[in-house]
Amino acid sequence: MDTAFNSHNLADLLFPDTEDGTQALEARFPPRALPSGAMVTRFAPSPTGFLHLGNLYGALADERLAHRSGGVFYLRVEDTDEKREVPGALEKILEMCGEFGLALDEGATADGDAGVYGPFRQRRRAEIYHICAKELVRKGLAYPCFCTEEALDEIREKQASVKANPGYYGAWAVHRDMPPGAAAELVRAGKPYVLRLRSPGDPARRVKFTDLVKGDTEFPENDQDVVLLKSDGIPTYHFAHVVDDHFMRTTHVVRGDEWLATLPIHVQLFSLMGWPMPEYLHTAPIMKMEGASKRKLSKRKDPELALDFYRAKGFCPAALKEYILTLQNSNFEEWRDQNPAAPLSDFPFSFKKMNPAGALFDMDKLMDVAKTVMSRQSAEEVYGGLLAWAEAYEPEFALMLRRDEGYARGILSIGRGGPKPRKDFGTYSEAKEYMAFFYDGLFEIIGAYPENMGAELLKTVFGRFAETYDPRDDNSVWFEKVKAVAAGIGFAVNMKDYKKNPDAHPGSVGDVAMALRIAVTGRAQSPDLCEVMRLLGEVRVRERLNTAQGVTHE
RNA sequence: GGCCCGUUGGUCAAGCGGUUAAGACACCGCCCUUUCACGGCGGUAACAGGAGUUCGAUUCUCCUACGGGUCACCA
Repeated sequence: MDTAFNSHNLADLLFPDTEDGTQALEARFPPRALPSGAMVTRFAPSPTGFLHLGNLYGALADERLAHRSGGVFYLRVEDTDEKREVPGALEKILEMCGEFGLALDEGATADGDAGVYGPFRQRRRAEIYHICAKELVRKGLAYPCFCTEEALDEIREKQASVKANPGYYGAWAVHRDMPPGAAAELVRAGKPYVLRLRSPGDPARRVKFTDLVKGDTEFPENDQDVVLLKSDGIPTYHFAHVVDDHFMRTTHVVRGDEWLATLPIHVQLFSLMGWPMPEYLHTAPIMKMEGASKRKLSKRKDPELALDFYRAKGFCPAALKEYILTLQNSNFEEWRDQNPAAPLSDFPFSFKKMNPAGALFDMDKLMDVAKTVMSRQSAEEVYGGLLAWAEAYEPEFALMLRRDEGYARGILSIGRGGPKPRKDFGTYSEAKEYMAFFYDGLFEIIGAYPENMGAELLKTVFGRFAETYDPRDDNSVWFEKVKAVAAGIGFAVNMKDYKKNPDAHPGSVGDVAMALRIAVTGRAQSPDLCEVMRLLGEVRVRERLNTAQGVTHE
């Protein structure tokens, strides 16, 4: 064995074609020329094809932080785990950014990269990681570890039996103290290895740290010899994170707080590389109630974690965005209340208002937000969104919409535009339900006629109304006619009088209106009946009144 | 189990040593109304527990309980 063989030699053996030193990288990726206070953030999803609320949550914060500060928001694809990669995932990620208006300044694109701080796909950055890894090996801060999976299992078992902390560290790290010459022999023999950090940390020492969301915190130093490069030469998250966010010059890292536990590793890595650390925002997960306890929304168990779930239901992106904003910045609702028409980008988003504790996902609240958002949109806007949704999920309904676009827009215009717009639906699927009775193919009676009106009486009411009905009537003339029908069957014409003394009459004009509503719309809830009839048109109204005369009750 | 984070009404949450402890969603009632919504008004409902510090703790400290996260050649 060559005892003169040192860490420099080992570095050369491990990375024969890799340049020495990181100076060239520093020059290639210089600090960004940005005004002070500008934040550089990134959206860094794994291309697994599954975009979820957590992704959106983080990306939204990233984008707001960057753009409100005049900084840069970029996309980095964390594709270091080849096994989990799903084809087409990047396209879905890009699609999501577009859908939610998350404007990317640079990063991975469908066919390459935009921006000089790339490549933005981690697997294409192998050379960069290797330069940094080689540097660590030269300094004796990293070493090859030849342990097999079984060997690692054995160590873990042993540790469990003596109640030691699990992991690869200190005396447990069998290859940590192997002389470079011995390691070189194994490498030359073709033995597979991973590159591990030779951690100088001591858990007895503590590291202080300030997280922008969690606040001040303190934890033991890392002493784990974590894997830096996997046996295929691709980095683990920890190493890639540190290298990438340094050379991409990220200033603020937004990520889920499941990463908090590994922060000591990152702190150590930055320090060993001699790099300044970015600021961190560890965000709390979105929770769900299960039985009596909360738990993090899970990919496997909870369909409502997936963004596709909301798309299928027909939530418009703006609604989801506003709901997440209410979770992220508690003053958002108040702001929205005072600025109902302002664009979302005007909201003074701040990480200072982010809650360190996990929020329970509240579908009721989302629905309320969605209704409000939709009620404030123009009929044109709703139509566009609805049609796009229907094309994807309800093709037959899309056909109906297309057959007479003016009709569809007219339906969506009812009760819209005023100071108090109706809030009948929050999603496109609800919109479909809401609009269904306007289309003969979807019309059905699902509401109940007033109980105080028998079949004969209903028949009379429909008959009499049909006699005087004129589609050209304006609202007040129309209502006078309804009143006349009510009076003719001895029902109270004035609601106030009726309420004061309900026993004086068998029913009221309200009952008559309800009967007409059921006959014409099939349901107990609908917008203004006169307007509905006008839109439906004389033929349909008469047809439905006729039908109702035959089959009223039951 | 170790380490870390968290705990104000059913839910999201203001609060940052002295408040009648905001507001929103949900729920209930009333009003408006041709119905249903919308809207308006009102109501039920909370500082996890215990010690300390203090003239005074929701707010500061410690302990306990509970909840969550994490301990991979996954991110």
